[in-house]
Amino acid sequence: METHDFALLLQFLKVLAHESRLKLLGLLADREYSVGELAELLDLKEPTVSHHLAKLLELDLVHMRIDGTSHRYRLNHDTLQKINRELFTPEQVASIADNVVSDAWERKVLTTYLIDDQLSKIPETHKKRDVILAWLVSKFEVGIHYPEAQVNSIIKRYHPDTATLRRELVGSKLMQRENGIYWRTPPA
Amino acid sequence: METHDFALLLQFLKVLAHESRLKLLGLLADREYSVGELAELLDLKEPTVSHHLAKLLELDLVHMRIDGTSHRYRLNHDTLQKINRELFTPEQVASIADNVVSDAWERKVLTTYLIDDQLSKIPETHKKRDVILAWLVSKFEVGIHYPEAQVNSIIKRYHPDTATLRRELVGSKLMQRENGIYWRTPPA
DNA sequence: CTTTTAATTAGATGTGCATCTAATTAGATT
DNA sequence: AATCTAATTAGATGCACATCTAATTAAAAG
Repeated sequence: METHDFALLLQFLKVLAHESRLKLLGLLADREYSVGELAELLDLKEPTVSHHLAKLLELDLVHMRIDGTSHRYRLNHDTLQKINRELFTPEQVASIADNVVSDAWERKVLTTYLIDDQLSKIPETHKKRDVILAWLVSKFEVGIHYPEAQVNSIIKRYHPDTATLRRELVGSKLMQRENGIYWRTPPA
Repeated sequence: METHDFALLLQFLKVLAHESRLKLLGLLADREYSVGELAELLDLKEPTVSHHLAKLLELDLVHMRIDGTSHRYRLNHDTLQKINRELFTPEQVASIADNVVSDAWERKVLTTYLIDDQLSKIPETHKKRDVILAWLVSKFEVGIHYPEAQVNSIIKRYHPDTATLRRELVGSKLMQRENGIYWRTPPA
């Protein structure tokens, strides 16, 4: 698990913060079980257990092995140990705060410069301009090729200076251009 | 946090497995905040933040200090550290499995001896009998005083041998008796 | 190749809980 | 006392998701 990855941390917590899944974790820590055996032990139907196991599998918390018509699951101890080591370390916790504060700051920039979904003025500072550009690029779809005229027309909905904003979108690498055709850089 | 306390572990996970509360935790780790400040940073209304803070407070994850009309919250680092140390230790995880397995065993005993909500026969072994008695005592309310005749009449709904079962309920300390009046021992 | 066993996927249902607005409490200020 | 500020509590709404039944897939065994 990466530090600074709030979403992943949250996903781990959500997956584990459930009675049935926590019980599954406990059982599978000890030994291998089939879906049917687990359903029996947890007093649940097989589809329900399958559903939970899929979530655990997604995070690599368990491992599955096919044996005939039976699927046998066991805990991935390494992953659990890793979580346990990296969960709620001071760095993790501090990085959460950083994210929240910077999100709030970006929100404030947006409400300052956007009046009624109109860009009132292009910010001077690089940092604020980046926030506005990130907002602007969201008006374009990923995977679509836009001719320059259409780029201008979309930008014009929000601000008259299409030339500057179009150039900035490319300069900030949020969009790319080739032969007068523009497309959005896919988000990492 | 006690080992073997599945419910408490689950409660911690549930409280932390939520975007807003995890963000609160991150912020409060750094310094003190008022409810209004937090609402601003999280882009939530104050009642919502209050609601989340109450849950964190309940688990002693945060501390609150009144300052005029303002309530100032901060993280309780000790509690978080304790969680981090005790969460998902091999012992914790193993104890979950034990609980699940013994729950399943008790369920099996119940379905074996109960046919159509009728006790088919009183188990011989102590362990099984305890399971049945725990089930039977649940037919009585905590805090109510039952005369012997009523105890018998309730037991008779499930099995004819009221004398034995009534004696066993008292012997197992699940119920208490004084002057021919019976009452249920409150659950720990 | 048909049937049986075991699991997963699809789709429907219901419940828990996050969030909001409105009303209330409590302390501070005039 | 009356007003103002900050927070909590009450009550309503809506969404996320756990669970179920039914249908489907896949492998094993007859």
